[in-house]
Amino acid sequence: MAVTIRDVARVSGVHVSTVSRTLSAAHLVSPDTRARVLAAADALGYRPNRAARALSTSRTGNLGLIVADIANPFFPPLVKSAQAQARERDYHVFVADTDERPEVEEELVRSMAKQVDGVLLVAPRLANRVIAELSRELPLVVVNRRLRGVPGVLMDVGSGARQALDHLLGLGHREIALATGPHTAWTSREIERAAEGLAAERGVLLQRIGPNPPTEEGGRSAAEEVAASGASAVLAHNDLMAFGLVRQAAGLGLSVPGDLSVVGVDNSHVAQYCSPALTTVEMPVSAAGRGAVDLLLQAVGAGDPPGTVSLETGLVVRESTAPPRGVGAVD
Amino acid sequence: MAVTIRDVARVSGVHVSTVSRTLSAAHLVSPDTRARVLAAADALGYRPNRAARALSTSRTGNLGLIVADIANPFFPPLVKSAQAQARERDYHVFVADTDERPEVEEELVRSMAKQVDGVLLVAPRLANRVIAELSRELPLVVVNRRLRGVPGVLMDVGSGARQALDHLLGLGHREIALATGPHTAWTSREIERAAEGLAAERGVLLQRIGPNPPTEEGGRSAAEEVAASGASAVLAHNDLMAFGLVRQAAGLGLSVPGDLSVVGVDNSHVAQYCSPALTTVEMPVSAAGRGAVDLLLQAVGAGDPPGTVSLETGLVVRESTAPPRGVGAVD
DNA sequence: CACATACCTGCAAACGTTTGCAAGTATCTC
DNA sequence: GAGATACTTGCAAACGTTTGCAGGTATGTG
Repeated sequence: MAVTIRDVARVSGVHVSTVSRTLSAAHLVSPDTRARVLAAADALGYRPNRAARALSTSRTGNLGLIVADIANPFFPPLVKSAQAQARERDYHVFVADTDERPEVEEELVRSMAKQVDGVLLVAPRLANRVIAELSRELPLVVVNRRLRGVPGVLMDVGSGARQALDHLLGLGHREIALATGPHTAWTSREIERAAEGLAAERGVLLQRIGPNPPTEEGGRSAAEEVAASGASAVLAHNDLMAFGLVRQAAGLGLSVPGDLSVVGVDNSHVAQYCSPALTTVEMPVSAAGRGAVDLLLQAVGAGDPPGTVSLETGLVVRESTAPPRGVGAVD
Repeated sequence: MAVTIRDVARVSGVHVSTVSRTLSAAHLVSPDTRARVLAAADALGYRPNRAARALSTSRTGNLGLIVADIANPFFPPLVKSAQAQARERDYHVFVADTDERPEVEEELVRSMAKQVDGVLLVAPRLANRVIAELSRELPLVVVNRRLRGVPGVLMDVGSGARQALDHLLGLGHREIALATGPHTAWTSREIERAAEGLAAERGVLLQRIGPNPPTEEGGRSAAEEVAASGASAVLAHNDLMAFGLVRQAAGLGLSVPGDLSVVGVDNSHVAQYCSPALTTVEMPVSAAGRGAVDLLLQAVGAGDPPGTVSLETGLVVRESTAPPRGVGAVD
């Protein structure tokens, strides 16, 4: 029923192999046959069957993109840019959501393996060992995860976290809490590492809260502990948790930023609209999506694993941070 | 290199066709050979090649999901639920973003056609004629578009819009603007139709503003016109535009809801966090995603086009609406 | 015991491409 | 004008599955 290469061959009076070459190695066919073939293909509305092509070339023209939670506002811009970049290179993208479950993540990679040329793991929750194992079976690129032997794009959230902490210290805060996300997330560990490093330098002790799920709900849970800790400021694992924190803090009678300063991470679209507008670490999400696709295609093409790309982050100061009660700004 | 059905056959000492049957028509093979085959498959870590399977069955096990703008917060929950539902049925999902460009939309469907069993068009911007044409080539399901002959899931935004307008009228507003989105979007026309219908009933004239792109930027543009129109309330095409409106209104010296009441549509995640929290029409987005996948798979399987499913919407009143200046609430 | 029936398995073609190989023709060089 | 060279094309195998057909063995029936 569908029009195949055979139909085009029949109509243009050449062998199928000539049609094939016209379409994928044009320089191997004479100008006039090429013209005839293209005319026929056009007239018939021929589109190559990518599955069939995949079978003989073992190149599918597809990529997999696996994220923990599409509904988390951190991901959509990344999905968007990755998908756009892929399409520009004539690739299609499978998108899958793991619901934050590592075992689903692994199963997804495995089930996609035969159907894609490579997979992008964004903020994977999988154990290093498993990722390394998978990357032996097909080209893999990780985003926000550092793993030797596996190319990756990192958003240097550590430097952003340090800026955030520096900002809070500058405002005069001394009792600062760190609301951590899943310990399987590289960003979470990275934020802890960077923040605690800087805190140590400055002779301040950070209260570590959590881990909690990287969701609004997780932020609410964290709020109780933060309140109990008596901290005057908190650095949340991401914007979603920060929103939950702000919300629940209000429920506990704490105003933000009056009683509690809150800093998020992601600078998701939402951060600028919420009330109070959220001070947050900006992540170069779109660039990461594009870069990851480029890296992946490079790995697919060349076979030699390119290295790790690191992207800058920065702090966006808005309204959710202020000096603690009874203290004027210090810097 | 990859393990194929042939390897499994060799190891288990049967013909490939027996392996194939074991995996896709288990009742046709004796229990003990089945056991042997499964053991071998398991030992080798065999995974069927879906592309090859597609070639002989002409069933790919893939679906396409095409949206106008993944970064628009309306879409992610839909993508998430659709993808989850598909995965439960052992389908993989291609996700593509059209950047609001109809011609990209068409091209995407065509380029996916051979690789999927059906496509979900979410809030398509394409002309009816083109959609109808495409649906003759492969199973199609539309979300938020009414089109005879093409199964679809509709979120009855009209009733939500009427509730919203009723709410505004109840507050005492008489000068109400309608900030419309792309006229190619069904929801946009539906909102206009419903709101203008109700307005006529109540003897009020709506100021139609736009169309503007359904983005924050579009909302900003609309704000100028709304301010010039002297309206005391505005119903925006979606939440994103509503945010832009609120923002730009502030820039023009209008406070929300004091000088201007704003209602959005979508009840996206953001609406509850922004300031002021947005009064908005709630869309059953997750249910729509699941329902659309079910409909599509039904169409793929049975071949008989199922009908149209309509889902309820409702109004969520928050803080962005209030009586107009100098008027107490009427109801 | 002969025959029909049910069950299980192998054979081989088909799905729509790509691609190495060989054969044919035209062009070039001396 | 002969041989070498460069182009262009067709042939057929291969990619990994599925599936209609036929053959074979066991089981059941009278």
